Amino acid sequence: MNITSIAGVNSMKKRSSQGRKKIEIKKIEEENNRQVTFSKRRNGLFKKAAELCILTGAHITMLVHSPGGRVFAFGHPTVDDVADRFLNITTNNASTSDESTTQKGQLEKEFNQHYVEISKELEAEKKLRDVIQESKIINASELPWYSEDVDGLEVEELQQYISSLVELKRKVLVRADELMMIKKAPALLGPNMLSIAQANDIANMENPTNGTASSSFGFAHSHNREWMM
Amino acid sequence: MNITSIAGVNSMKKRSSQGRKKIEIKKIEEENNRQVTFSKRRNGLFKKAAELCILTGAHITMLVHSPGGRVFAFGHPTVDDVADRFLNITTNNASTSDESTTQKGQLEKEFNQHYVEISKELEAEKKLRDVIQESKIINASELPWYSEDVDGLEVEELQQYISSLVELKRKVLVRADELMMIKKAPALLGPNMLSIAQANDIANMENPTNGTASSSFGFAHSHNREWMM
DNA sequence: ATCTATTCATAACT
DNA sequence: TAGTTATGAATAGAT
Repeated sequence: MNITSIAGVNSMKKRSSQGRKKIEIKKIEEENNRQVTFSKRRNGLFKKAAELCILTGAHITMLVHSPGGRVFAFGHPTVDDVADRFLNITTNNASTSDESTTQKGQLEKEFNQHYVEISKELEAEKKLRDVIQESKIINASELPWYSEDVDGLEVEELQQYISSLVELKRKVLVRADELMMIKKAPALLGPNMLSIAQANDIANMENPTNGTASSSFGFAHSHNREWMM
Repeated sequence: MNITSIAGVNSMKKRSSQGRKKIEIKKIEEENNRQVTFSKRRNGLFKKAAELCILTGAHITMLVHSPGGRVFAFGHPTVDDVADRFLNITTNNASTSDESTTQKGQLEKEFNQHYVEISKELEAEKKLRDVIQESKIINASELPWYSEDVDGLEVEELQQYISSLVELKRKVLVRADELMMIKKAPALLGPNMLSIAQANDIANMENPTNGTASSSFGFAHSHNREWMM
């Protein structure tokens, strides 16, 4: 069938893994493995959802909260559409029969739960955004490449200089963002908290006396690999 | 496992053309086939979702609206594993009760509207976040003295870079101060206003929380709250 | 992130 | 609607 079988005894690269193995469906205790599985299966799940929508014209809304606190959402075609459908269904089903009353209660209960889920989701998103905004700054020390001598600049030049500085800052922030994405820091805990404190330091920088910037902290690199979910 | 495999060459029912065939992921036009596919794949999707929850401890909420207008829900742990309730509930609720369509109906309506609102808000939040995180759109700045390529910097380097930026900022402010002294009052009006405003922007960098970080000139803060800039 | 051997899901039929 | 089976896909483990 494949080269290996033909080659029999071959000197090619080793026949690495034994391929997929059956696993029991129970919580994966091993941290890293759990993270990897989450990522892989989440992708698979979303793909399946998308296919179902395309193949049958179904509409799906899905929220996935990772154990790491991050949130992933899938929606087709849009949140609004699903919400509208939901609205019609729930408002058009008023009933009085005993069993249907029970069912209706059940419906409402579940709808409420869904609502709660979405609400939490919203909250999480807002917090996430806030943290992201506040974790733009990182920290202090000194470098040579800007040893540009500001002292001699005149007003106009200074303006130019400041404009440039503003631009540079943007670049730095963008890069910080990229790094944050890569490291996948959790929204509410971890290194970001330090960033906030530093932001304050920098904000106070305008006071020349505090100018002696002290690189007061070290980035917690060692923890980065934990934040993949 | 089954008779067929044991039989090997058998004269039983034809072993005919079977097995799964590859299909294109596009809407299935054939009505019946589409319905069958919907059912099968929905089950598969829910199963996958359940496994993901169990394996990784994730939480999932999912709503599936069939093309036929029925609703299926999956939830773990909140709405809980058994997901077909919506189908039965919604399809068995044909009613005509009056009172239930008045006050209670009104309540539901409002609740649903709220639901729609937060759903939209959620979507907006997500988009906002995306914009923030992916604001790499800023390529600008080409001035030579800082054309340093930030894009490739790693965390520690970035920290160094930012520290330098902070120091630079301080220098700029000091120089601006000097210029102010020299130029005197006129600086408060006219072209200088620009640089002062810019200086404030830099001084405030990422501190959106208050207005205490005024420039050393003591000028009122620019209303700038754009975190990115 | 990539790569395989396997297990799992499922399209076509009954 | 449910069951069967040959294939197409997804993915666990290792790199």
